[in-house]
Amino acid sequence: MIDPGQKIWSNGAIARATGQHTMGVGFVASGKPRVVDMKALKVACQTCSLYELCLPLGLENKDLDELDRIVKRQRPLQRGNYLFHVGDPFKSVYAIRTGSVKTYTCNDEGDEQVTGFHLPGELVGLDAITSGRHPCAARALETTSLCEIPFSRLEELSSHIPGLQRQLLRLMSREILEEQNMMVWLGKKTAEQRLALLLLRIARNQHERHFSPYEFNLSMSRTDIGNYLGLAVETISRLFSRFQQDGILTVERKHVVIQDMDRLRQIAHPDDCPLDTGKVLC
Amino acid sequence: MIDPGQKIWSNGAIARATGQHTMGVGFVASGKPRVVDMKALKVACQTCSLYELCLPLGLENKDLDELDRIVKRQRPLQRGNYLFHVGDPFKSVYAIRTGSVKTYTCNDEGDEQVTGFHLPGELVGLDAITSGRHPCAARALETTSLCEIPFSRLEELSSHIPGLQRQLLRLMSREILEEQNMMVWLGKKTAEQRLALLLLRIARNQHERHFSPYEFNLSMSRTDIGNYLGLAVETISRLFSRFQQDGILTVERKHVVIQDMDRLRQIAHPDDCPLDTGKVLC
DNA sequence: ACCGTTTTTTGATCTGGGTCATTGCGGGAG
DNA sequence: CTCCCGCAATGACCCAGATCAAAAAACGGT
Repeated sequence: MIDPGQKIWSNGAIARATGQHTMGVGFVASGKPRVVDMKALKVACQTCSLYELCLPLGLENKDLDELDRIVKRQRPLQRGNYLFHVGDPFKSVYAIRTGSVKTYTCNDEGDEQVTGFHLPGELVGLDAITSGRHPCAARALETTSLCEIPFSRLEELSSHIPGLQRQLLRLMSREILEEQNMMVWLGKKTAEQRLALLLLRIARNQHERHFSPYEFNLSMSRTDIGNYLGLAVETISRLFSRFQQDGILTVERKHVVIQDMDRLRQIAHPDDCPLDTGKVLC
Repeated sequence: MIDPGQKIWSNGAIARATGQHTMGVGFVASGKPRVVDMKALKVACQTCSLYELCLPLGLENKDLDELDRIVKRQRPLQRGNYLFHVGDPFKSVYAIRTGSVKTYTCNDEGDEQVTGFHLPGELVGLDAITSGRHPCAARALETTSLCEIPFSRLEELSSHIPGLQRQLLRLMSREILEEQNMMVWLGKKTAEQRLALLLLRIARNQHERHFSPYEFNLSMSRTDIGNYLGLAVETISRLFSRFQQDGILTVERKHVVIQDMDRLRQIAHPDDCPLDTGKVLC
């Protein structure tokens, strides 16, 4: 049994937290005053805390400057706002700074098919390069700040900054790999395993960003989770109940505390080989 | 009902054909004498029939030459030969010229998990860029000829040939998209739909290479298919029987004739939106 | 042509998770 | 504070596809 975190949250605290900041952002962050937020908006790649997860990794200062100059940083998106719609012409990729995004397509009947949840440090829109149009829509699951990177300029830039090209390819490769893993999950993992895997992925992202991996808020609804994992909402709901009964999690609406990380890992990878080259798997 | 092809194959013909050439290579190809095969091995990108599917697409002659110079073309691999093993250091990507390849990982118990089938014109190994090691093994499903492209040189080259960089990114993007689709299939498609989709993908590849989309040989075993699609072998077998009964296919061991392409499509996409931007879906 | 091994097919049975229906709950509007 | 309304939880039942078992067909080697 692992220490779940610093404190137990009262219902009141949770209620406040779910309003604006989810996915752990509001929880472990230091208590900077509000005013700094505006400055943080102007943050440059050189000072961004996601440096090691994002495109700039490995770039020298001069190159970083150049990259920084093509990045557009608008005001944060609100929950439900779109980054782009299905069929929109492909102009930019987006790096997520804080918050989270879901991508999805929908069929004629209008029901959604969630194709991915995207967490801070990930790039969104890479699947649109081939056709020049976005094959899926992307919308913010919570208040989300982004860096928009015009793709034509990124392409241009990466042809004379070898490190940038390498990192771009690396991020795309990571996405391919992640999706391969996802395929494997969906193909032959049980409902239990799928949910465990998703929770571990979120925990890992928390960890990479120096937040507690044991405690976070889900920014997505059970419906979205079920949709993404190829399961019925009811199943997700039952699973959360079961995990809680078994002492693996404490779940209170959106707020999740992982009480027993080892057992969660065990559920997710009962016998898998650690093909875990790099830190792509959880 | 669509004309399934030029002729009905006798059992004898099939028996002969399954020996060497599968995936349609031997079927519709013109009757060149054996000797030419050796020359074909020396084929350059400029004359390759896969030009529009592969890296060279969009390059001018001069650039093509440069690319051509870094490509290594060895003798064809035999069925079961490895391109690389799990954990091998990442040196090259491989373009498939003829034949087919499966990629897979395996867990501690030693049972395989097929992560992909790769057909002519596709690149294999792109998932290894991030970690620098191959996260899965790749082996030939039949006699397969490849172009090996040393990745460091490809990276180098693509920084001063913009068209090459673009096409590399495009191919990686295509892979991301294909895998997203695969995820959707596995998440919420029935067994019927999954198999139909796989058959359509093969048919599309046949078509792109100017072979008949109605008739081909499966290079992979039912076990591999089941593994890939997240289904039991028995289910695959039953499905082939059912499709045959219903007059959708004629299946004779590895040899498949699609008798009713429309119905197959209908099974695969009962209500899907044509998010089919580009020709990524079937 | 024969024999052991592997792959495929088919049948019988079982079950994880889907579907349908109901109830509970929290948060926002008034 | 109360009334909705959409999300979440729980129960009852069912079915697609897994699993188990066994026969049949195809293959590789000698």
